[in-house]
Amino acid sequence: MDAAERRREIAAAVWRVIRRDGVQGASVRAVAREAGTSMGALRHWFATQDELLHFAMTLVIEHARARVAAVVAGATPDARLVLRVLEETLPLDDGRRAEAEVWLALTARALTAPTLAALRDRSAEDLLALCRWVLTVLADAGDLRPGSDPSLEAERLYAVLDGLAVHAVTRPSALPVGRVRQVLAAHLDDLRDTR
Amino acid sequence: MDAAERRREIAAAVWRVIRRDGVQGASVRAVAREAGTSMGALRHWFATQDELLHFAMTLVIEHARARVAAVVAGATPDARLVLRVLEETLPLDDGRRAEAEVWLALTARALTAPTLAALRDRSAEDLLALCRWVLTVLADAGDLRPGSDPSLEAERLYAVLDGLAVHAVTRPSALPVGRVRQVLAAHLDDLRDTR
DNA sequence: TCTAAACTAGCACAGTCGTGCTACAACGAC
DNA sequence: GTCGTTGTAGCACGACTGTGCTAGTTTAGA
Repeated sequence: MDAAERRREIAAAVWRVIRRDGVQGASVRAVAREAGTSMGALRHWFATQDELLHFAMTLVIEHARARVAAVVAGATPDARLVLRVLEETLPLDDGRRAEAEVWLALTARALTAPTLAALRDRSAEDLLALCRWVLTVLADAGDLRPGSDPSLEAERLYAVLDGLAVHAVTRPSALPVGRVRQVLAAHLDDLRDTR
Repeated sequence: MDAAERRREIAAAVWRVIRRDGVQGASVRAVAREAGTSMGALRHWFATQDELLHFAMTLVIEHARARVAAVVAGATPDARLVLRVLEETLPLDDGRRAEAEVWLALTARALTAPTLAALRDRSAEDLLALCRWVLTVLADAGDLRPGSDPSLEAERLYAVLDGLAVHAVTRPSALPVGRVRQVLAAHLDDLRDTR
């Protein structure tokens, strides 16, 4: 049996439970039931509940990272690519919405769960680095508006991303997918001097 | 005894427990212990745990609303005021950080708690309205950059606010208070045509 | 002083919780 | 065949959960 695959299956069950009942509903028993297995079997793959949540969070991060890498791979870095890359981090379809919901739930949990916090910090660092990379791409293309502070702009772009993610996840009807893309595109236009 | 005041005291205990142990730690017993009272007494003021969390969230919203109102009251609406108003919604000191932590925890909880969700939606609507108001203030002062879509810009500003709030709360050392203010100020400068 | 209301205290019930633990089945290596 | 590893199953423990409930205490009004 493929151990990694088995763990991913169980993590998927964790996602489903979290989306349905929140983190507080993701008890060992509930996850085992959702995964169609027994408590004993589940604990063979994850010794503690913390491990379970930690891996579920890891998977969110991995998915996003893989999507970003797939878009970047072999493409020429320009303003159009940059938009597509950033869109991969936003909840623009069901799959990404699922991830974003789990991300929000576990991010909140991380406020009082040290091991989750460490994971969240690393992923935040990655996302901020992505934003910095975006700025350098625009700068290299001569597209960046003169006089702007790249470090500050990276922070602002990161805030826009996570702000949009939170709003799209919490109030999807008030902020439909198309609107999210508009806002992101507008922000990127703003970073360039295309006005 | 002042009933409203007593309820506020208990809600303050809820905040402390949530900050220390997360929402999942905010059991009726834990809150009663933190408030220095008994379960029975606590349940005299809040019949169910849901009511407890609901009121704790209400208080977060009320505090922010009151701060904003206090800044706006009697002042002339201009770009400088607008910055001060928006800063009231961000976790720039210990009090506001406490509120923002509770807000994040309960916002995540609201994903699977309908009564909290209703509350969160109303407060989100309020904040978005505040952002729209900011845009009209800038427009009225002739300060708004020509060609920008006020509705879209309100959405973007709202994203910046909540994105900054999330980052400031989750990673205070990576995003110190001064930096948060810089990013917000930069965004406001961007909305104007001061470049 | 007596009474009703407001308030406090905490037990009782019927659960669920995480995890330690043992028992058992499947299966490849020798 | 037999052994050891890998995976599954689920019981047992002690602790904690939200809320229904009764009983006691304090306070205010007449």
